Amino acid sequence: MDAGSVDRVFAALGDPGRRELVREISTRGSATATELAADLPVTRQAVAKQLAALADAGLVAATRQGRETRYELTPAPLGEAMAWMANVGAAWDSRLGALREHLASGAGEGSAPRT
Amino acid sequence: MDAGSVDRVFAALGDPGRRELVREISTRGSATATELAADLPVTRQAVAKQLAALADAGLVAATRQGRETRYELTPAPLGEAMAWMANVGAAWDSRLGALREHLASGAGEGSAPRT
DNA sequence: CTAATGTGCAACCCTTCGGTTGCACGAACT
DNA sequence: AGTTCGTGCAACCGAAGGGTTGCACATTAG
Repeated sequence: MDAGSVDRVFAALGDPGRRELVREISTRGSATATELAADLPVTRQAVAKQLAALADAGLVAATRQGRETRYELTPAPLGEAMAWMANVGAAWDSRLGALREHLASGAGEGSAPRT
Repeated sequence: MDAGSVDRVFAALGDPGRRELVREISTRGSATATELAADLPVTRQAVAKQLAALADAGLVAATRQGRETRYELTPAPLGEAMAWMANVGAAWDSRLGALREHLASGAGEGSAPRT
């Protein structure tokens, strides 16, 4: 429910590359920086940086297993971002308003709308 | 839903200033660049630029009335962005999965005209 | 017509940020 | 032990982008 959190989520998702990473991790279940970089036209360090940004936004969680660190998705902050959008759009679109209700009833996580 | 559209929406919402503008327009109903700039520590031209970015993302619509141009919210693209997030989160959170269903059943396309 | 208000456009700084290279450290495998 | 694989960190570079100033164009009031 903290505004800064929503802020970081949107900032993180604002970059197409990071959204691509989120998407990829979503389909793989989990992945390491080198794994992800293998299928991308960028360096491992670049991916690592983006993963750090995503982790800072709370969208992914890093877990060190032996000599590799696996990243998994932690989609809870997405709920907050969705709540923000639903809240803003509620005044204009009644269907989004209904969605906001849906989120408020526990879908998002610590779903307290408003920014 | 077109991927490029979602791209622009996230990019537009990625900036805190633009999100602030969206929020302000949401509460006011409609506003002009000078009106918005009056309550912000930035120039009118800066606001106008951000509004142009938001308009490009399809989040606001400009309407010239006499010598002033009023901006209103067109929250339709928000639905697409939410659908993207729900899609990604579906694999990890069944509740977000249910939300995805909800969006698929028609909440995504808005009543807003689009340019 | 003249003045004032509201915009739009263009050029220009300066910070931010994504990406790179290079190197050092920890962990597994032989 | 030594080697190899996977990370992390720091410095650097170039493009992108938000903000500014300045000016020209439209529209309304006197």
